[in-house]
Formats: sequence, structure tokens, C-alpha cells
Amino acid sequence: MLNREYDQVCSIARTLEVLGERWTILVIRDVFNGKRRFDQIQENLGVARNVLSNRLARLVEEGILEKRAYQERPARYEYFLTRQGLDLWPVMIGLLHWGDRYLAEPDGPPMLIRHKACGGAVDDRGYCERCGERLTARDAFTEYGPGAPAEWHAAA
Amino acid sequence: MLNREYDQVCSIARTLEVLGERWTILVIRDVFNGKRRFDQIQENLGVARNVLSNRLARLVEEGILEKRAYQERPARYEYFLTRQGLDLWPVMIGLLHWGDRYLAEPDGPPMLIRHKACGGAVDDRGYCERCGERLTARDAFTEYGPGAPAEWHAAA
DNA sequence: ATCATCGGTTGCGTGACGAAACCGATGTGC
DNA sequence: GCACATCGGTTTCGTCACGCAACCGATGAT
Repeated sequence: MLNREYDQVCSIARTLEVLGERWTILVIRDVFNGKRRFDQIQENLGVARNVLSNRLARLVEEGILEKRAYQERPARYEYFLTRQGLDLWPVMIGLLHWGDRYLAEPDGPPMLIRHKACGGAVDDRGYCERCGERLTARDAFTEYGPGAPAEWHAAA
Repeated sequence: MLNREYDQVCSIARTLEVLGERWTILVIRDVFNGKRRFDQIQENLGVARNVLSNRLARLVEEGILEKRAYQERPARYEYFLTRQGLDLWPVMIGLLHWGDRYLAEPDGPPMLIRHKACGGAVDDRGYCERCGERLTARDAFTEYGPGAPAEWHAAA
């Protein structure tokens, strides 16, 4: 993106200066889904390695991801969401629900978000449809939906 | 964006194939804020005219905006959000609130979203903080916040 | 007759991105 | 002792999306 800045006094514009580059939000989605390692994310997204490297560095710099060594010799890293990153959950839920509603398969959504405590589906505002609780990232889990491709189930 | 597609079975990825190009979300923000004409949006964003033209055409094609002539001879157009476009409101609210929390001025947010009916502030899930009602785009209005630059007030 | 407004389109240059090769540190098989 | 695999990148190079400025057609204003 030529000049990723927008130079606008607007919180949406400023958020997009951080999240708006190609791949960035999908990297965050992958980390939300428990993919924490470089090769894992790279293979899942099919993003160019230099671009992924760039995006991860930027997200760490912006305080959205945190890089932790899970072993030394050789040094190997995992990326975790910080508090600030976890707070992007409502945005991710919003994007997911809009896509489910307007762009999904005839079969239905490929992924579903559910409330850990009661198993209810999460609505487009991040509330549990069953018990009505207002949820955060920590309160929910992801599972395959009716539109999930068969290969996903096949892969152990 | 080289190849705006991501080729992923994921509603977030599919949503981003529509919204993820540079400027697209800011164009939608402007229309939410009542800017409906080409030159108005172009001047406000500082986006290149060919790019704006491209984005508007795509958004119409995707069913997010609707192009209406407000006069003929010479033909002049305005862009409106469709139902599908208005349903992006929770996403916009999410982006705005995250930016307010993590990237805003020391003074506070430049823009505030309020509930038309009771004047309460809108929270990060699109609920009214005063009366607790679950809101949609139609229920809310925008006003300057404490972080709004002085010029905004000056401009009639 | 000239200028302004609106909603674009055209032409050209550059830098973000894509693809693939490479790299360093370590472990594994034989 | 040497090849090969794994992980987390970096380097190199080509191309296409974007930025910028000029232009355009229809009309109204001075």
C-alpha cells in the first residue's frame, strides 16, 4: 500500500492505518484461531513470507501481538494476542457475521463462534444468543459450521 | 492491491475481499456521515480520483452502495447505503471504538456516536450506554467529540 | 466568450506486494 | 561425517495497484 497513512483525524482511519494493509486482519484472525507460528500462518494464508514477516513485526510494534520464544537453541517463536489485540474481537465478529449474511455458501457459514459457558451461538454484536451474556474473546470458541469443506473434517 | 482475493473459505476473508482495499472503508464511513457526492468524498479523503471512481463502482456492484441521480442535464449522482451497507454499522462502530481506545488524541475521541432517541453514547457493541437499547445505523447520529480539531467547529 | 462545477477518464511513474531462492542454527538418519 | 529436514526468517527481482495531474463533456453563471 502506497503510504499506508490516511492523515485523517478519525479513529476509524487511524485504526485502518494499523490494520488496513493486505493480510493484516487475516493474520490476526489466524492468531485468534490458535495459529501462533510463522510457518503455520504462512501455510494457512498462502501469504508471501516477506510480507508475513513485515506484518508480524508491525503488529508486535503496535502492541497487538506479542512475540514469545517457546524454545531457545534454535530460537523459535510464537505470537500471542495482547489485551489490545484481544479487544479487536468485536471487529472480527462484525466482519465474520456480515460475511456470513451476505457472502457465505448456500450451505451456511464455514465457521461458528460459540459461548464457552453455555454453547450458545454468538451474534453480530458479540452477545450470546442463548444466555444473552455480553462476551469477550476469552468467552468464546470456534468450531466448524455447516459450510465447512469436507477436507477440514478429514484433516485430524 | 495485487489480486484482491484471498481464496479462503472464511467469512472474514470474503468480507475483506470486498472491503479490504485501501480507501474502501473510509468511503463507506463518509457515506455513513452524510457525504454522498463524488467531489465531496474526494476532497474529504484526498484519495486519487480514479481510485475513488473504482471504489464507488465496486461498492455499487457489491450492493453496498446505491447510485441515484439527483438531477439530470447534467447528470449528477449521489451514493446511498443499501440495507446491506447499513448492516456494516457494527463493524464501523467496532473500528471506531478500538481507535478511540488505543490511538486517539490525549483530548479524547474526535467523533462521538449517540443514540437519537435518548442522546446516550453508543458503546463498542452498538448498544446505547444510557438506555441499554440495541441500536442500528438508523438509530444513531454523529457529533464532534472533545478531540475534534478547532477548524471543524469553525467551518460552518 | 470565459470561467466554474460536477463526475468522472486517461496517461504515466513508483513502490507495495508476489514468488522463489537463499540463509543460519539445530536436530535426525545412516 | 555428511545429507536432509525444520523453523523463522531475509534477499532479489518483476509487476501491478495506487498516487498525481491533466483532460473531458455537459451545463450554468458572469
